[in-house]
Amino acid sequence: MRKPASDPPASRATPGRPRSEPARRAVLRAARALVEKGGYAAATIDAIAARSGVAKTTIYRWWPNRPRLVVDLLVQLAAEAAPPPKGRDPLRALRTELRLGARSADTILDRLLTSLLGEAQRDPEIRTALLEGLFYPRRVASVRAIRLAQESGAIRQDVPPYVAVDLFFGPLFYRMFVRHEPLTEDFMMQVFHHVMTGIGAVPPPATRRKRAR
Amino acid sequence: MRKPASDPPASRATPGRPRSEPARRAVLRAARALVEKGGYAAATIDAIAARSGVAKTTIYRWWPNRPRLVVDLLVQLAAEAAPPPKGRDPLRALRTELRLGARSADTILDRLLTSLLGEAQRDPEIRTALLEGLFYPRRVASVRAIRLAQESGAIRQDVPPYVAVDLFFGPLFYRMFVRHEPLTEDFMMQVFHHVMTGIGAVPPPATRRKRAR
DNA sequence: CTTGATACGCTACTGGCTGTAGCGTAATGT
DNA sequence: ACATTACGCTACAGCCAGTAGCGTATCAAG
Repeated sequence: MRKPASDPPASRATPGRPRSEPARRAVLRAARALVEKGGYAAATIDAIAARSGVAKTTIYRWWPNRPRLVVDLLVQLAAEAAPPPKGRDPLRALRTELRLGARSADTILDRLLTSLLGEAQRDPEIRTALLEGLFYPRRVASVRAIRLAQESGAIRQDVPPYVAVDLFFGPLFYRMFVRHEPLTEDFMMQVFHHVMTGIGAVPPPATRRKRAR
Repeated sequence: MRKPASDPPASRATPGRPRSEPARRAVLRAARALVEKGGYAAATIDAIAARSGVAKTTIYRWWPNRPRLVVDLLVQLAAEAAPPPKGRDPLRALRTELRLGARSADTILDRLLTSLLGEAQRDPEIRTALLEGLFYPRRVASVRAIRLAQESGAIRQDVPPYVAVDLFFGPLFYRMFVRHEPLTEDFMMQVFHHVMTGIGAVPPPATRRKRAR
């Protein structure tokens, strides 16, 4: 284990045979295909090795264990499914992120995430990998959006940004993990509306939103 | 497998040796001790058998597989840690349930729940067992509380009760599962407050009827 | 072009776990 | 006594994670 698998063209002063970046990519590609078919349980190291043509031992040279590999895969999938929203309007960015989150419900993505959260109970390193690779970056962006909205007066100043973020995203992840009710875009729009009523600027005199049902 | 392990004093017209209820309890007791020490991963069937003195084969006569056993344990633990709140004031009941939820953060309880949600991705029966044994009953109670609050005018009528429940509990479970930020009672009280502002009766300064108390 | 260092692929293996088979024994009703 | 079912025990098959050991490949430096 040299680096946690992140920089393709980097260190050059290393002696010996260089590491095969194609092999690493082949592994992730194989893992992805397996996960799409049979979920986390199907992405066995043996199966990945067989499908990718990369030897098991080589896989373990890149990742310390199976869950860590899948975390990398998940981060990659998440970046594709819901890239960090752009735009100058922070509330609009939040809304679209919530919408995209709902759209990835019932996907390999949320199944995988839930499986990995389970693994994280066993191995703290999995948890920190998930937090640092997935949750923290997005939360930082969301907090920034909240702060902007507070400066513009759209959200009240007395709400801690991190609390606000959890108000928005809590219902999303709750339904994503437990799947007790369908996680639809419509639901997330209702959440957005009610949370905004709760923490938004003082009175809500017909906020140009159609009624929630 | 006769019954899913639920009714101690029932069927009497069964021939043959009766099932040993003490054995079943010993299994759950041993599983509990193991889980408290090493989490879900430590509650191996072999370990449970060794500790309880009950044979593996007997354990599998009571439960179809390991996760199902642990679900039963979890339901039992949850009933102890956070019994269904009593009281005539529905909002107060909701508040205390949120508070109790926060109190069981960083416990075997939430660790176990998260692990089982992970297993549920692999086996749909685990998921339904969790939903029916844990989530649905509590959600039904919460929805009833919401409805009462709506009838008394404390919560607006146009908010679907199931959405309201997820607004309250989403942030709780989000922090419980992901553990990205500490899940404190203070946090949950903030959540309660802001959600109530969002879906509660129109604020006092507004024109709506405001009854004297 | 040799040497040292490292990555890769292969085979084989250990260790742990789930869940089951087969058998003898215990407890109940008829 | 007899049928019926549960229990405990031992053993086992099957699956999987992760590792060891070895030969081969690929780089930099001398």
